[in-house]
Amino acid sequence: MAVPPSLKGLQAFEAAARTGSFAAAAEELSVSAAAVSQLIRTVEEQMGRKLFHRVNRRVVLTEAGVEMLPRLTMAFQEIGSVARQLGGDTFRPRLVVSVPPSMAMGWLSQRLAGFASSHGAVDVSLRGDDDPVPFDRELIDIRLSYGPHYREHPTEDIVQDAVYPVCAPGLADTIKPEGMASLPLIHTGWGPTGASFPSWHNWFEAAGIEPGRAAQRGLSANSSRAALDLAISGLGVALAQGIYCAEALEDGRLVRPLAQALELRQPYCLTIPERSARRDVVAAFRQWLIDECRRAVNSPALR
Amino acid sequence: MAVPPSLKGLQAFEAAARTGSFAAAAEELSVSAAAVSQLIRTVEEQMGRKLFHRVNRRVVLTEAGVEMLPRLTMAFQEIGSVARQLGGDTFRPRLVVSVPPSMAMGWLSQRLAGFASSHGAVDVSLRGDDDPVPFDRELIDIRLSYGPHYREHPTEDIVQDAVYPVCAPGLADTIKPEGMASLPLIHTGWGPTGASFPSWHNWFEAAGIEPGRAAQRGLSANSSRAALDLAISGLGVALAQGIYCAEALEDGRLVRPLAQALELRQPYCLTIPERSARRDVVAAFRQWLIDECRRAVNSPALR
DNA sequence: CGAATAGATAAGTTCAGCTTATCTAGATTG
DNA sequence: CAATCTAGATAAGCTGAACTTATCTATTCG
Repeated sequence: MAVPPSLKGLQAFEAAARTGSFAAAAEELSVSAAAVSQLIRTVEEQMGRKLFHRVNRRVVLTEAGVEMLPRLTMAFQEIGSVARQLGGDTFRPRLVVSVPPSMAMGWLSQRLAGFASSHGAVDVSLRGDDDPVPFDRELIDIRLSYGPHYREHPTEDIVQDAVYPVCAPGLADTIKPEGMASLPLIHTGWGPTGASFPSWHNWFEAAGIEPGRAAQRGLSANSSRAALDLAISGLGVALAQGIYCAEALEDGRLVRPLAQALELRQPYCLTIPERSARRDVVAAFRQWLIDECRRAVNSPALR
Repeated sequence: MAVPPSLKGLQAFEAAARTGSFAAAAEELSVSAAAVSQLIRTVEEQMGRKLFHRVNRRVVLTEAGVEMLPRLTMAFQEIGSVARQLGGDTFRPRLVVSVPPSMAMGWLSQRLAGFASSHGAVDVSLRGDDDPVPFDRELIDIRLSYGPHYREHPTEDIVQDAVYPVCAPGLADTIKPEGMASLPLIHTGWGPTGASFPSWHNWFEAAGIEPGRAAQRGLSANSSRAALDLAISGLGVALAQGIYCAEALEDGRLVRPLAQALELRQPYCLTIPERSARRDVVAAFRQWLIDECRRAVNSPALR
């Protein structure tokens, strides 16, 4: 590339390639067809490479052209979207929040209304993702995960949680400490990330109870959230993270039949890439999220 | 936005915001500082919104400015990357291939050399992702998954696979059909997607054998790949997909102690978004991948 | 307190990008 | 099959967005 191509030239190429016609591109860009033709010719000269085959009165993308089209389309769409947001008379900041799927489903989505009402005028996009999330390819502003991944971005420990046996109040009456073995246990199949989350087996070990066959038997759920729902429905005893079950314990939908808890091996961590760190919305959300997490984990119901 | 902002103006803003100084941006864009100052002023007028606070002889981003910066940086980086690729004297197409993690680790990465050598000059980026992959946010050219997700993109069934009990040759000698219950089974914990993959329990059912407690016991692995490695090491009998174990069966590292197979409920599927479909590299890779998959699944060793 | 620096502004220049007009050649149609 | 239409290429010239230089201001810094 002797000289970098002009942005307008690339834009004209993108429009022409996408619509399949110089005339349509000219219409879209509000210029004459001749202008599009010249811009594209100039880009081709600058790049030293044809982007269209001129076949009679049609144009067909060359291989190089067809390769570049999707990437340019995405880039110009993004720029257009930025311009539209910036030009709107009411400017709403956007915030992309990524959390583990089980947290996106229940816990956080319920609380999000609270943030929205106290910090109005923010478009929050909540994503449930497993680690690792692609900070380099996507503009994620803030990521909550279990354990510190992402050494390359500023990461802070938020709070240390534990898991607690929980069940519906009705079921609790029938339990004696030694009687665990006779109760239906709810097993949680943690996602790919959660290899180090404790299982019932670990809990029995910590409690000093011989699990026998009980630690194997029972229902199982493929997410923390689903396990909690099963427990609330009275189908068994789940081993739930404090952050998830605190609310249900407070309002009595769940009780703790046994006091023995088991610390998680890792704290919850918050990662904010440098590029997002100085945004006001991000700072506000960070503080709000930390407070919410600590409040839930330090709930009196978990003491 | 009375009038859409000029691309050059946005580019000047991006450079100035990123570098933190108009002078540095001017340097980067090879223009005078005055030019940058004017371009940015024009954008601000067009948008009806300040992007920088002018504080003495410094500039500081406004909230609107800081919000927009990362998105513009990404977009212009992408455009720059396209221009560089286009301007290089040797043009190498790029291909982004997404497959389930277990396939990215072993099976496909081994074979990829074969594609590279027969279709030279292609930059293949191989990603291991769980479904769903974000076609709308990232430029994925081709996705191989188990079962049809992605109704919104053209998807084709490739081949119907099955799972087979496999183990190391040495271990096989000790097995009798009824003796399964006495052998160490290797359980595979499929990822979040794989809820419908068959388990040993399903296999026993299909084989008409009473599993007893055997279907519960044994080692477990959290990916097909890991389970296969355990089986090759002689640590037990794994239930492996044909596509993964065909090669090891052919060269004798594994054997099938029992003939009973179990069809998967879904075929492997290939999804190619419309934007990528007409690219030559994508078409070539599609055909190659289909052939490789069918060849593996229809291996004589699996009959 | 100079000297240096970063940005704003004014005035003038230039060339990228635009228009209009004309040309070509396949497609369409009566 | 000629007449017409359409999509793009090209030429010539115009215009204004983008640029430069020069000057001004305010601040920082040695």
